[in-house]
Amino acid sequence: MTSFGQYLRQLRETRHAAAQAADVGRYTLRSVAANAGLEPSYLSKIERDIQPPPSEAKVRALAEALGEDADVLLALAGKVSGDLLEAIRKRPQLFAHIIRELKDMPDHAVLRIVREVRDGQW
Amino acid sequence: MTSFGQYLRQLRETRHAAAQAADVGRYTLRSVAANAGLEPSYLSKIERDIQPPPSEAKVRALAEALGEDADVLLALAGKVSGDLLEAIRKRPQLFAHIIRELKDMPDHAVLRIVREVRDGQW
DNA sequence: CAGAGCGTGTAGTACACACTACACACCATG
DNA sequence: CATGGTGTGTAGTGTGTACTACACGCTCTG
Repeated sequence: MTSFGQYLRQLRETRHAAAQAADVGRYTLRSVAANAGLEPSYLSKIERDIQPPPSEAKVRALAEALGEDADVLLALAGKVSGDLLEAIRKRPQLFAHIIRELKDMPDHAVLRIVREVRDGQW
Repeated sequence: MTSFGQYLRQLRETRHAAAQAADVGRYTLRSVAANAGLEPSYLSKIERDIQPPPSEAKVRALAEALGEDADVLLALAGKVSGDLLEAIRKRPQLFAHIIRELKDMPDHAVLRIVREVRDGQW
Protein backbone atom coordinates (compact mmCIF):
# COMPACT_ATOMS: atom_id res chain seq x y z
CA MET A 1 0.00 0.00 0.00
CA THR A 2 1.31 3.40 -0.99
CA SER A 3 1.44 5.76 1.93
CA PHE A 4 0.01 9.24 1.86
CA GLY A 5 3.45 10.79 1.89
CA GLN A 6 4.85 8.59 -0.86
CA TYR A 7 1.84 9.27 -3.05
CA LEU A 8 2.07 12.99 -2.46
CA ARG A 9 5.72 13.20 -3.34
CA GLN A 10 5.33 11.07 -6.43
CA LEU A 11 2.40 13.18 -7.56
CA ARG A 12 4.31 16.39 -7.08
CA GLU A 13 7.36 15.08 -8.91
CA THR A 14 5.22 13.99 -11.82
CA ARG A 15 3.68 17.44 -12.01
CA HIS A 16 7.10 18.97 -11.69
CA ALA A 17 8.45 17.04 -14.65
CA ALA A 18 5.36 17.78 -16.73
CA ALA A 19 5.62 21.46 -15.90
CA GLN A 20 9.27 21.49 -16.95
CA ALA A 21 8.34 19.99 -20.28
CA ALA A 22 5.47 22.39 -20.79
CA ASP A 23 6.03 25.94 -19.71
CA VAL A 24 4.64 27.53 -16.58
CA GLY A 25 3.57 26.41 -13.14
CA ARG A 26 6.05 25.34 -10.56
CA TYR A 27 5.77 22.22 -8.50
CA THR A 28 8.64 22.58 -6.12
CA LEU A 29 8.01 21.62 -2.53
CA ARG A 30 8.09 25.26 -1.51
CA SER A 31 5.67 26.52 -4.13
CA VAL A 32 3.19 23.72 -3.56
CA ALA A 33 3.42 24.37 0.16
CA ALA A 34 2.82 28.06 -0.46
CA ASN A 35 -0.16 27.38 -2.71
CA ALA A 36 -1.65 24.99 -0.22
CA GLY A 37 -0.95 27.28 2.70
CA LEU A 38 1.50 25.33 4.80
CA GLU A 39 5.11 25.54 5.81
CA PRO A 40 7.66 23.91 3.49
CA SER A 41 9.31 21.96 6.27
CA TYR A 42 5.94 20.62 7.33
CA LEU A 43 5.16 19.41 3.82
CA SER A 44 8.63 17.91 3.57
CA LYS A 45 7.99 15.84 6.65
CA ILE A 46 4.58 14.82 5.44
CA GLU A 47 5.95 13.68 2.10
CA ARG A 48 8.48 11.51 3.89
CA ASP A 49 5.86 10.13 6.29
CA ILE A 50 7.63 11.58 9.28
CA GLN A 51 4.54 13.57 10.15
CA PRO A 52 1.06 12.11 9.77
CA PRO A 53 -1.22 13.58 7.09
CA PRO A 54 -2.51 17.06 7.89
CA SER A 55 -6.08 18.20 8.49
CA GLU A 56 -8.87 17.76 5.98
CA ALA A 57 -8.65 21.42 4.99
CA LYS A 58 -4.94 21.15 4.19
CA VAL A 59 -5.41 17.88 2.33
CA ARG A 60 -8.04 19.59 0.21
CA ALA A 61 -5.72 22.50 -0.43
CA LEU A 62 -2.99 20.08 -1.49
CA ALA A 63 -5.41 18.26 -3.78
CA GLU A 64 -6.32 21.59 -5.34
CA ALA A 65 -2.69 22.62 -5.71
CA LEU A 66 -1.76 19.31 -7.32
CA GLY A 67 -4.86 18.78 -9.42
CA GLU A 68 -5.85 15.57 -7.69
CA ASP A 69 -9.23 14.30 -6.53
CA ALA A 70 -9.80 15.41 -2.95
CA ASP A 71 -11.69 12.27 -1.93
CA VAL A 72 -8.86 10.06 -3.11
CA LEU A 73 -6.24 12.07 -1.27
CA LEU A 74 -8.40 12.17 1.85
CA ALA A 75 -8.78 8.41 1.72
CA LEU A 76 -5.02 7.99 1.55
CA ALA A 77 -4.81 10.30 4.52
CA GLY A 78 -7.11 7.90 6.36
CA LYS A 79 -9.92 10.43 6.40
CA VAL A 80 -13.39 10.76 4.95
CA SER A 81 -14.79 14.01 3.63
CA GLY A 82 -16.76 15.96 6.21
CA ASP A 83 -19.83 16.41 4.02
CA LEU A 84 -20.14 12.64 3.66
CA LEU A 85 -19.86 12.17 7.41
CA GLU A 86 -22.56 14.74 7.91
CA ALA A 87 -24.88 12.99 5.49
CA ILE A 88 -24.36 9.69 7.29
CA ARG A 89 -24.87 11.21 10.73
CA LYS A 90 -28.16 12.70 9.64
CA ARG A 91 -29.60 9.28 8.74
CA PRO A 92 -27.26 6.80 10.39
CA GLN A 93 -29.26 3.62 10.06
CA LEU A 94 -30.19 4.21 6.46
CA PHE A 95 -26.68 4.94 5.30
CA ALA A 96 -25.09 2.32 7.53
CA HIS A 97 -27.35 -0.22 5.96
CA ILE A 98 -26.70 0.74 2.38
CA ILE A 99 -22.95 1.06 2.80
CA ARG A 100 -22.72 -2.35 4.45
CA GLU A 101 -24.77 -3.84 1.62
CA LEU A 102 -22.54 -2.31 -1.01
CA LYS A 103 -19.14 -2.69 0.56
CA ASP A 104 -18.59 -6.26 -0.61
CA MET A 105 -20.00 -5.77 -4.06
CA PRO A 106 -17.73 -5.42 -7.05
CA ASP A 107 -17.22 -1.98 -8.53
CA HIS A 108 -19.28 -2.60 -11.62
CA ALA A 109 -22.35 -3.51 -9.60
CA VAL A 110 -22.07 -0.41 -7.48
CA LEU A 111 -21.43 1.72 -10.52
CA ARG A 112 -24.55 0.39 -12.11
CA ILE A 113 -26.54 1.48 -9.09
CA VAL A 114 -24.92 4.89 -9.16
CA ARG A 115 -25.93 5.31 -12.78
CA GLU A 116 -29.46 4.16 -12.17
CA VAL A 117 -29.70 6.64 -9.36
CA ARG A 118 -28.30 9.47 -11.40
CA ASP A 119 -30.60 8.77 -14.31
CA GLY A 120 -33.21 9.28 -11.72
CA GLN A 121 -36.10 6.91 -12.10
CA TRP A 122 -36.46 6.75 -8.36
CA MET B 1 -31.62 18.83 18.71
CA THR B 2 -31.22 16.39 21.55
CA SER B 3 -27.67 16.18 22.73
CA PHE B 4 -25.81 12.94 23.18
CA GLY B 5 -25.84 13.33 26.95
CA GLN B 6 -29.52 14.17 27.17
CA TYR B 7 -30.41 11.24 24.99
CA LEU B 8 -28.25 8.89 27.00
CA ARG B 9 -29.71 9.91 30.32
CA GLN B 10 -33.25 9.72 29.06
CA LEU B 11 -32.61 6.31 27.60
CA ARG B 12 -31.12 5.03 30.81
CA GLU B 13 -33.98 6.40 32.92
CA THR B 14 -36.50 4.78 30.64
CA ARG B 15 -34.74 1.45 31.00
CA HIS B 16 -34.51 2.01 34.72
CA ALA B 17 -38.24 2.51 35.09
CA ALA B 18 -39.02 -0.47 32.88
CA ALA B 19 -36.66 -2.66 34.86
CA GLN B 20 -38.32 -1.58 38.10
CA ALA B 21 -41.70 -2.60 36.71
CA ALA B 22 -40.36 -5.89 35.43
CA ASP B 23 -37.91 -7.70 37.61
CA VAL B 24 -34.21 -7.91 37.02
CA GLY B 25 -31.55 -5.82 35.40
CA ARG B 26 -30.38 -2.59 36.90
CA TYR B 27 -29.98 0.63 35.03
CA THR B 28 -28.40 2.86 37.61
CA LEU B 29 -25.62 5.11 36.44
CA ARG B 30 -23.09 2.98 38.26
CA SER B 31 -24.24 -0.35 36.88
CA VAL B 32 -24.48 0.91 33.31
CA ALA B 33 -21.04 2.43 33.68
CA ALA B 34 -19.74 -0.89 34.99
CA ASN B 35 -21.34 -2.84 32.15
CA ALA B 36 -19.97 -0.45 29.57
CA GLY B 37 -16.56 -0.36 31.19
CA LEU B 38 -16.18 3.24 32.26
CA GLU B 39 -16.00 5.21 35.47
CA PRO B 40 -19.30 6.34 36.99
CA SER B 41 -18.18 9.93 37.37
CA TYR B 42 -17.15 9.97 33.72
CA LEU B 43 -20.54 8.72 32.59
CA SER B 44 -22.22 11.21 34.88
CA LYS B 45 -20.41 14.07 33.20
CA ILE B 46 -21.16 12.69 29.76
CA GLU B 47 -24.87 12.42 30.52
CA ARG B 48 -24.89 16.06 31.57
CA ASP B 49 -22.88 17.13 28.52
CA ILE B 50 -20.06 18.36 30.67
CA GLN B 51 -17.71 15.97 28.93
CA PRO B 52 -17.92 15.35 25.21
CA PRO B 53 -19.04 11.89 24.04
CA PRO B 54 -16.45 9.15 24.59
CA SER B 55 -14.63 7.04 22.03
CA GLU B 56 -16.37 4.84 19.50
CA ALA B 57 -15.60 1.74 21.54
CA LYS B 58 -17.23 3.18 24.65
CA VAL B 59 -20.22 4.43 22.72
CA ARG B 60 -20.68 0.93 21.35
CA ALA B 61 -20.41 -0.53 24.83
CA LEU B 62 -23.04 1.93 26.04
CA ALA B 63 -25.31 1.02 23.15
CA GLU B 64 -24.90 -2.63 24.06
CA ALA B 65 -25.56 -1.97 27.74
CA LEU B 66 -28.66 0.07 26.99
CA GLY B 67 -30.03 -2.00 24.11
CA GLU B 68 -29.79 0.82 21.60
CA ASP B 69 -28.65 0.86 17.99
CA ALA B 70 -24.94 1.61 17.89
CA ASP B 71 -25.09 3.61 14.66
CA VAL B 72 -27.73 5.90 16.08
CA LEU B 73 -25.81 6.51 19.26
CA LEU B 74 -22.60 7.07 17.32
CA ALA B 75 -24.34 9.60 15.12
CA LEU B 76 -25.52 11.50 18.18
CA ALA B 77 -21.95 11.39 19.38
CA GLY B 78 -20.95 13.06 16.12
CA LYS B 79 -19.16 9.96 14.94
CA VAL B 80 -19.47 7.44 12.15
CA SER B 81 -18.81 3.75 12.61
CA GLY B 82 -15.28 2.71 11.76
CA ASP B 83 -16.28 -0.09 9.44
CA LEU B 84 -18.23 2.36 7.29
CA LEU B 85 -15.27 4.72 7.16
CA GLU B 86 -13.08 1.85 6.09
CA ALA B 87 -15.46 0.87 3.32
CA ILE B 88 -15.50 4.44 2.04
CA ARG B 89 -11.74 4.80 2.22
CA LYS B 90 -11.28 1.67 0.15
CA ARG B 91 -13.28 3.10 -2.75
CA PRO B 92 -13.47 6.81 -2.04
CA GLN B 93 -14.74 8.10 -5.36
CA LEU B 94 -17.37 5.43 -5.72
CA PHE B 95 -18.84 5.93 -2.27
CA ALA B 96 -18.43 9.69 -2.31
CA HIS B 97 -20.43 9.74 -5.48
CA ILE B 98 -23.24 7.54 -4.29
CA ILE B 99 -23.57 9.23 -0.91
CA ARG B 100 -23.71 12.67 -2.48
CA GLU B 101 -26.36 11.43 -4.88
CA LEU B 102 -28.44 9.99 -2.08
CA LYS B 103 -28.01 12.58 0.61
CA ASP B 104 -30.75 14.88 -0.61
CA MET B 105 -33.19 12.15 -1.48
CA PRO B 106 -36.14 11.39 0.76
CA ASP B 107 -35.97 8.33 2.96
CA HIS B 108 -38.44 6.30 0.95
CA ALA B 109 -36.42 6.65 -2.22
CA VAL B 110 -33.24 5.55 -0.51
CA LEU B 111 -35.04 2.70 1.17
CA ARG B 112 -36.28 1.51 -2.16
CA ILE B 113 -32.75 1.37 -3.43
CA VAL B 114 -31.66 -0.51 -0.33
CA ARG B 115 -34.35 -3.10 -0.97
CA GLU B 116 -33.52 -3.43 -4.62
CA VAL B 117 -29.94 -3.99 -3.65
CA ARG B 118 -30.75 -6.53 -1.01
CA ASP B 119 -33.03 -8.46 -3.31
CA GLY B 120 -29.94 -8.63 -5.38
CA GLN B 121 -30.60 -8.44 -9.08
CA TRP B 122 -27.35 -6.65 -9.54
C1' DC C 1 32.11 33.19 -5.31
C1' DA C 2 27.85 35.51 -3.87
C1' DG C 3 23.16 34.81 -3.98
C1' DA C 4 18.82 32.48 -5.04
C1' DG C 5 16.33 28.62 -4.62
C1' DC C 6 15.90 23.98 -3.07
C1' DG C 7 14.84 20.39 0.43
C1' DT C 8 15.51 19.30 5.32
C1' DG C 9 16.56 19.31 10.65
C1' DT C 10 15.51 20.85 15.19
C1' DA C 11 12.63 22.85 18.51
C1' DG C 12 8.73 24.13 20.41
C1' DT C 13 3.63 25.35 20.97
C1' DA C 14 -1.32 25.26 21.86
C1' DC C 15 -4.98 22.56 22.29
C1' DA C 16 -8.10 18.71 22.20
C1' DC C 17 -8.93 13.82 23.30
C1' DA C 18 -9.97 10.23 26.40
C1' DC C 19 -9.89 9.10 30.23
C1' DT C 20 -8.87 7.50 35.74
C1' DA C 21 -8.77 8.05 40.80
C1' DC C 22 -10.72 9.44 44.72
C1' DA C 23 -13.46 11.98 47.72
C1' DC C 24 -17.91 13.92 48.79
C1' DA C 25 -22.93 14.66 49.87
C1' DC C 26 -27.37 12.82 49.79
C1' DC C 27 -31.08 9.43 50.78
C1' DA C 28 -33.31 5.32 52.32
C1' DT C 29 -33.33 1.19 55.04
C1' DG C 30 -32.34 -2.07 58.70
C1' DC D 1 -27.67 5.98 63.44
C1' DA D 2 -24.65 3.48 60.61
C1' DT D 3 -24.40 1.32 56.29
C1' DG D 4 -25.16 0.73 51.29
C1' DG D 5 -26.17 2.67 47.26
C1' DT D 6 -26.89 6.77 44.48
C1' DG D 7 -25.18 10.62 41.64
C1' DT D 8 -21.56 14.25 41.49
C1' DG D 9 -17.20 17.45 42.12
C1' DT D 10 -12.33 18.12 41.78
C1' DA D 11 -7.96 17.05 40.11
C1' DG D 12 -4.82 15.25 37.31
C1' DT D 13 -2.64 12.34 33.44
C1' DG D 14 -0.80 10.63 29.14
C1' DT D 15 -1.28 10.80 24.26
C1' DG D 16 -2.34 12.62 19.95
C1' DT D 17 -3.36 16.52 16.67
C1' DA D 18 -1.87 20.08 13.97
C1' DC D 19 0.88 22.87 13.30
C1' DT D 20 4.77 27.29 13.13
C1' DA D 21 9.39 29.42 13.27
C1' DC D 22 13.84 29.43 12.12
C1' DA D 23 18.18 27.77 10.86
C1' DC D 24 21.06 24.74 8.05
C1' DG D 25 23.47 22.70 4.04
C1' DC D 26 23.42 21.75 -0.78
C1' DT D 27 23.48 23.10 -5.71
C1' DC D 28 23.15 25.84 -9.67
C1' DT D 29 23.67 30.26 -11.99
C1' DG D 30 25.47 34.93 -13.14
